[in-house]
Amino acid sequence: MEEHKSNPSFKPIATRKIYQYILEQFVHLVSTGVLKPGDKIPSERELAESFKVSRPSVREALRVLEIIGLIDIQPGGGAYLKEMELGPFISVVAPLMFSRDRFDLELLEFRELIEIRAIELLPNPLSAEALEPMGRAIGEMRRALLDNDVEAGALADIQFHRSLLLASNSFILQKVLELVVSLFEHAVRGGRSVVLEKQEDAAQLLHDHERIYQELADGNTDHAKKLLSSHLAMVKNLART
Amino acid sequence: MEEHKSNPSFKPIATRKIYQYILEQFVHLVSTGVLKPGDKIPSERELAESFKVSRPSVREALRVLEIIGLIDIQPGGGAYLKEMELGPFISVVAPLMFSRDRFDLELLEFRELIEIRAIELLPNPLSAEALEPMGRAIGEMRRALLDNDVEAGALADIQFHRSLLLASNSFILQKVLELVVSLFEHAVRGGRSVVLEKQEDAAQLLHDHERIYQELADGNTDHAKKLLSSHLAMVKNLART
DNA sequence: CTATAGTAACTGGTATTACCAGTTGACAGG
DNA sequence: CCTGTCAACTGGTAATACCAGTTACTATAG
Repeated sequence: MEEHKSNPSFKPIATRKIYQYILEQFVHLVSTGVLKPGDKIPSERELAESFKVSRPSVREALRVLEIIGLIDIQPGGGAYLKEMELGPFISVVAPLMFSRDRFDLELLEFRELIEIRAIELLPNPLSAEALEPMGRAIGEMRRALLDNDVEAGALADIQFHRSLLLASNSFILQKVLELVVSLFEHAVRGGRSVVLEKQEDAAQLLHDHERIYQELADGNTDHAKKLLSSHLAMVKNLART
Repeated sequence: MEEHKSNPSFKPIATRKIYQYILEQFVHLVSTGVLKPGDKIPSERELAESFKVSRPSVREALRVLEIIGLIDIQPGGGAYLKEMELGPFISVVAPLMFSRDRFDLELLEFRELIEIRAIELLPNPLSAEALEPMGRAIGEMRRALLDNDVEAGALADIQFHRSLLLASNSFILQKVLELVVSLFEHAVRGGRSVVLEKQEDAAQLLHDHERIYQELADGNTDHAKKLLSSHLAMVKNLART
């Protein structure tokens, strides 16, 4: 282990790959607003010619942009920019996360921390546009309960919480919670239901959601916060069994 | 906009790309523990032959693994698995984040939320191994203060908080905070110092760290928590100006 | 024998070319 | 006007080649 003389005069030379340069230019164009969501990206062949590089290099850059969730690639169609979306990234990483012990419980605790903060930041009164998706999620959950469709119920549950956070004004909180919620969603779709299968538990969930919705609609943010807190605590207890 | 008839009987056919299959197999091998950090990954040519696909396809999968921070690729050497590391991902995404208004402030607020929770979860008493890196970060910060080295000071600050979170026992909190701290680090290295340049402010930071460290060493977690809270509030106020 | 330099066999990085499959739009024929 | 066909795109994949860097072995000079 004597190789690292670490002569302070000489720093290792960082070699950058060319896909990183392409990536850099793209990100710069997006962050400066030159490229906006919905814009169509030139074809791979055009890009290769513009950058004076080969098509594989362009493809590697696009691959990364795809995983980051910054572009949407349609085979035969083209590539389009979109609002950054953490879904694709999550779907790759999720299995690595859930292989850990007690990850489900930790995730719930973390979600509690974030979600309560999100509700504190909700504007008061809540706009009708913010309330609408929450109401829709509740309706969906009610239907799922009647049909005894466990997975649909769980997804509706997630949708409710997602619409809650979308109403908050913190960009970071939205992104982080989006990440957490995506993890839950991934777990549910993968069949590892972190959720409740018993009918009465699902009914309780629905009931909680309805009450939270009502309090928010009435402008009682404090009440809603307390309800959400106990709601998540209940879920946590159920999951622990 | 009438194209989406959304006939419930027919679901769109999802076509998966072959790099996703390769990715899936890799992630599965890692999450089941067959592949462990430090293991060497076969060469691209071997993999291509094993998977019966072309080398570009293998490369695209490896590219993604590299961005996720799951492997380390040495040109001319080979690829090695490592503990997942969010750094590469952050360095791509960071510019997109910091292009938003008031992101710095939001980041501080979010960090406050997370970090206080992390200190609540600290084991009590704190082990010497957990305290040691914190002490080292304080020493580094003291040196930077004397040398009037702003960037080194900021990085030492980050190092202190990073070592704090590493002592907590929550895997998620560690990962999320690691992500946040990486964002700060990226900002500092990029010259967009979210930090303080005035000598007396830096001295105050150092003083706060020393007190927090002392309280933690003495086992007074509650005191440390209060100190951290006011410490971060102070930083936030300074950043607001 | 040892240490050096040289060399051959790797590795990943990039480029080139080609073909396939899916999409799109124009255009001709009903 | 609708419809089916076809040509010109698009991205997905493959095969091949060459470059540059790493590594380890080897032969040579001391």
